[in-house]
Amino acid sequence: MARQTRQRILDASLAMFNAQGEPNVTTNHIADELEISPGNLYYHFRNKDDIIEQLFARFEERMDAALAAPEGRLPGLEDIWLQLHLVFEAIWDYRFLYRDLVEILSRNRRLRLRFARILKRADEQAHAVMRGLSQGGVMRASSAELAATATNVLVIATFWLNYAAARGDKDEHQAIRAGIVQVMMLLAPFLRDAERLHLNNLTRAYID
Amino acid sequence: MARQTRQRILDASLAMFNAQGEPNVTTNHIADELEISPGNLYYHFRNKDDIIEQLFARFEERMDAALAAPEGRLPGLEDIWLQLHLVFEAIWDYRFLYRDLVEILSRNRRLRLRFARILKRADEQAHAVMRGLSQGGVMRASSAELAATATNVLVIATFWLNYAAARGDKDEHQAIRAGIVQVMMLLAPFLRDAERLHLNNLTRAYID
DNA sequence: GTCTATAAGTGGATAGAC
DNA sequence: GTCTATCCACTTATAGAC
Repeated sequence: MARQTRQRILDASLAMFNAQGEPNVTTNHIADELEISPGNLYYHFRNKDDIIEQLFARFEERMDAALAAPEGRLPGLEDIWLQLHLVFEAIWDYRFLYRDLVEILSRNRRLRLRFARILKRADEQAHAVMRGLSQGGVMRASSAELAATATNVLVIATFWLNYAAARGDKDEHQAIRAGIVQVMMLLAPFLRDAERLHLNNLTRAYID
Repeated sequence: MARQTRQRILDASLAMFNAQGEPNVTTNHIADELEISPGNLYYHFRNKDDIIEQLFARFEERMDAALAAPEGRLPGLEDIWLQLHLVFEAIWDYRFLYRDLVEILSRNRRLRLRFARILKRADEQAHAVMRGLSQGGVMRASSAELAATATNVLVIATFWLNYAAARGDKDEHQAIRAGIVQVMMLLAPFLRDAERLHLNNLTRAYID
């Protein structure tokens, strides 16, 4: 049963952090929600930060999987679409991390380093995908443009949900699709005419 | 002297919020820093949120000024450069708002509406500038691309400092220049060859 | 493993004297 | 306008019984 309670705490914490924001959820709230005592919670975790670290480890796994280069062949536009889905859904499932990213990272040196590592991997993957598109003759960009675009892809992916919230978007699930479109549109102007037009039409259909 | 103390509280709050993050600065900390009593602070402000609202009003003025269309003539690339400076410096001076944007907005309906208004103005201004470039023949983009790019400009500008912090950048001042470059590079692929090349070279010089 | 009880501290906020 | 004193609510975290 030890394992069970531990997992239940992690699951409830994740749900409550995502719903109410990590700063607004105390260890007591979590214990209340699960109808266990605060003492019990502290038997399983040293403190709130310990819970966050365990959730981060789960998230890290998800991201590492999503960022893995999918195949041996050159990636096409459809592969990117799929990979962006995996990334945005991982972010969505652990969106509390992103909502208060700077605050959470400022409190914990280990998480800071691990998050920087994820960003580094994402940057490399973005570069690899765009190099693939270039080699496939689908995309054309200077090396400075490619590097800048990779960075912009990361920023949009990282903060899109926050932007949607700040803008006051109602339908949060719709925000994921809109975010993917935004990232794709970063690539649009570098594409060959046929693909560029195709993307312009596709995105319109995707949002409605 | 009333006015003096009130202003001193606002100034100290801004400095401390920016340095330590708004959630980590209490009304007691502010009073301590100014060597006044907590009671005195509460004579001048109803509560912490009241202080934040007053600071937001200052920020709003700065942004409104920065987002004003500068002249009667069509804007060129240099105008954009200047305007981005004004915007990024306003954000820098009130960066505590952006560090915990979602959390701060979630607590205060009025700020939520006012921030959404700023975003709307920024979006309109981004559109106007890019329309100017298009009319001047410097830029070429479909209407879907233009809209997507305007949105991406806003996201990068809004969250660039957070991204720099998450990435672990040391020199925060340098981050402003890098942010401006990132936004400019969003426009690069839409530019006429001459300007596009010019920008590629310019940005390299700007970062070093 | 889980609970009860509680210590120790923090933050927001107010009353009333000066 | 400003200070002292203080209250209340809440949070983290631990000790010790079961």
